[in-house]
Amino acid sequence: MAREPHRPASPDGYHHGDLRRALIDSAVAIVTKEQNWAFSLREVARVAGVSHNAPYNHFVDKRDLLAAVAAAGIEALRAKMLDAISDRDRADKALAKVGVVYVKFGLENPGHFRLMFSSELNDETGARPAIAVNAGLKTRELLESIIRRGVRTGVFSNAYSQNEQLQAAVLTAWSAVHGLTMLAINGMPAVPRKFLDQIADKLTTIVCQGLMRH
Amino acid sequence: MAREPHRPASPDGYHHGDLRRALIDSAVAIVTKEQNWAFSLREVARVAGVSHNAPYNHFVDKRDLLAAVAAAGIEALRAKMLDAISDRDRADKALAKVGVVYVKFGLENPGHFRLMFSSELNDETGARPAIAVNAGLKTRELLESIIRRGVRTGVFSNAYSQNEQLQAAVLTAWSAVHGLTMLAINGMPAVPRKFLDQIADKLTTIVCQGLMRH
DNA sequence: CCTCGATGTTGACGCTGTCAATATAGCCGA
DNA sequence: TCGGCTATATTGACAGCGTCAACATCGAGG
Repeated sequence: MAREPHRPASPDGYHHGDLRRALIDSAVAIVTKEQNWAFSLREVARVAGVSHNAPYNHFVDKRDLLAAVAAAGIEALRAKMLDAISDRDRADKALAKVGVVYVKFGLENPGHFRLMFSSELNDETGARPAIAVNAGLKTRELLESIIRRGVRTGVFSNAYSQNEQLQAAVLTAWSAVHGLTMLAINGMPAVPRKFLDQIADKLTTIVCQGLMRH
Repeated sequence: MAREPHRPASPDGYHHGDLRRALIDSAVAIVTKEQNWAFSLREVARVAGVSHNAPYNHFVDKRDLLAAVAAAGIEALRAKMLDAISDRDRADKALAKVGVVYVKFGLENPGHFRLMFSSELNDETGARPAIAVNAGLKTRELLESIIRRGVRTGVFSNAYSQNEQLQAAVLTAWSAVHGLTMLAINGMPAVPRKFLDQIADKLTTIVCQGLMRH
């Protein structure tokens, strides 16, 4: 009898096997369905088929679970961005492509997307959970590598070979698409859906031009 | 004896006078102090000195109160943006100035800023409360007027005399500064505070250049 | 002056996040 | 083989929440 991938221990017994993974999966499913994280920790436990306190063996509190859900989303988005590009793309084209993927992801998974960047994950000092920070760092590295390649191939300005300038460029590009995505999915201000592609185009074009050699 | 501006009726009696305003003010005070809206409706009532159910005479639910708090913030931000510019500024300079004010407001009032754009205000259909929408429209008009002036004075491209293009330009500019502000105050990804001004500069410059005549 | 509607209060409900105490089960050493 | 240790689960309790319903109070207008 084949064993379920994430339930290596007694599948139907008292102990679950990999409840941590199961809870994250259940929470992701709820976020995807409801497009928000108004659900209760108890509901997640219910969906996973365990008692209302079982999650506390794997997460210190609700925020800790939400952080894991957010990290999963950040990873998923990075994977999509990575899939969308190729080393054969010119760097500015690649940057535009990941921008489009970013906006698309946000529009298709607004709840998950909001959670990924929500300040509700931060602790009382404003610090972000490590699991989310680490996932975010890998995304930043992806953008860095595109811009670095653009510098190397003479598409982007040489200024971005210096690290500080490179970070500024990454955050500039990230800010632009992030802002558009947020405004669009939250509706403040209203972003007419039929103009969205046009605006996304304009925005990515402007940013790429701003990074290019003059 | 001078009467309090917002308590026209019996100041110490059973009825409050302008409890609606008082509740909004209390909620704004809590948001400003805590930099989040995790507070309970009951706490707002406590601060305002009324029973836990009194708010329901003025707001249909907690979200309705939060929407009023958000609208107050949107208005406050618009006032600051308006204060920062003058008709004597060249349009691109004016646009950069309001961008700076926008980012600054977000950094100084992260809790209030997040609430202003939060999807938690939206109802189950995703529609945003009218009070917040209207406040947002006035902000959009402010940006529109700057860009229109830029077209008139030959600073920005003539393309933006057409309304659809104008809206795209407004949302492009808004997206860019909004994204930067959000990333910075939420820390995802981390935006080093000492580079923030530099990044804000870069971003506003790039956007303005993108809107200018070639 | 008296009533009636607007605006307040009190009390109740089910649900929540979290804590404490207890139960179960699989592993590891004797 | 067994016995207990530890990780992991359960049940029960608590205060606080948003909201509803019933009732109290006031002040404006007939």
